[in-house]
Amino acid sequence: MAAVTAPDKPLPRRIAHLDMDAFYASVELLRYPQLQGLPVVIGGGRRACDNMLTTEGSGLPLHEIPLSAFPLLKGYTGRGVITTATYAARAFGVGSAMGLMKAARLCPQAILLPVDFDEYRRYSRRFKEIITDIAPLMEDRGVDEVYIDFTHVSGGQREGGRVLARLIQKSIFDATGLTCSIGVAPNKLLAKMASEFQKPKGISIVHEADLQALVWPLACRKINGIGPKADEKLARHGIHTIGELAARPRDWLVQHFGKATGAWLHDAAWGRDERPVVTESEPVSISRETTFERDLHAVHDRAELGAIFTSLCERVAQDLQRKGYMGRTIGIKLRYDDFRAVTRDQTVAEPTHDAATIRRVAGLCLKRVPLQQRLRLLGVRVGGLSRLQQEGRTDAAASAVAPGMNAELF
DNA sequence: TCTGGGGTCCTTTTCCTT
DNA sequence: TCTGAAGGAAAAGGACCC
Repeated sequence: MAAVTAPDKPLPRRIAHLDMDAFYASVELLRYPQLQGLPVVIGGGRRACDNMLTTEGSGLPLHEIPLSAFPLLKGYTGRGVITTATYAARAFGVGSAMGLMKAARLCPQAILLPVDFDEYRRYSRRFKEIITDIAPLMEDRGVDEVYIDFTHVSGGQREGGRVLARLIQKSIFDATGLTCSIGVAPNKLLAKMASEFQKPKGISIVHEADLQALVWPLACRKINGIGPKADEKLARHGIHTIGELAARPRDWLVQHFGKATGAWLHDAAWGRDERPVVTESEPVSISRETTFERDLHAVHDRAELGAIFTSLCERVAQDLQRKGYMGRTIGIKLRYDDFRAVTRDQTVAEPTHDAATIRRVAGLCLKRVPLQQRLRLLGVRVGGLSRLQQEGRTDAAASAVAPGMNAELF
């Protein structure tokens, strides 16, 4: 047997974070190049889709649809929010998470496109295949982001990872026409920050020695995991930059933020992160939720709510069956008209993916919640998942709720 | 004038058992 | 039977991310 030559020194970890540039908007502009440079807003619910159907029903190839056929934001009524907006639209002050009605006032001439997750997922699969062909250790972080372990990939150490990053960027662009930004660093935490340094089409290389110069001046918010709440709390203690965070003793952070969070904050500020790049993972829960067109009342709108509730249960059951899972913990989520949210869940003895069972247990959860106030959202969730042995029914009939169940609670 | 949907993870509370 | 401590699991809520 040939001797395995152990390297004198283990290779330094080189972890890349890749982030597609304005992913949804870029995909839409590939389909509709005539929208290049115009304010375009992507988002909204069914209403936006209805508008688009008239556009696509014209029979023209997508790139020949005249601008006049696209629905405008002007006069929009309804609850949707913006998922993303092109730079031309952002210039008017509209951006992600803003209500569409507010956006319509700020930029009525913007074109409104519906979100087309199926199309984004297709592009997502394509760019990820290109990456794994080059560097197989890839961690999926959603539709437009991944981590890649460069450490043992050919070219992964050259120029700190820049050579391989350039190859991946070019391969993705050649195959899809999409651009991305990549950060390469000793770990995921720093790689994620680095990928934001130069956007779009950027490559940023960070080494351990760069921590003080490149990372410490940044706002705490730039650490992935510090959101608005944690940021506000840090600010109350006079901590605004990562450097200021690093200056606090570990014990002090533990004392004020708890054992786990305090220790994590300290490690993050010092650029320490040992998390591996995880190539496979199992889902923890599967859920469906919907915000109603108008707020609904449990008594007044009983039939409508019952139908929505049943439909959510059936969709969760279908998702479970399609993906090959069963779950033991069944839960509901609802949001009142004042935006307060409550959840209830219940664990049953046997895992299930049966719509009627989910409907029954979710119904029990619902009985434990006050229903005097109007509701704006209802959701159904199944957790405690286990993989399904390949013998269960997966046909649609197995996931239907018996008629008549709707009226039971609402 | 509000504020989507689908997730994960963490903390705190509650409940049950020993 | 009551009381209390301790530990674990389940439940609830919330922060965060894409």
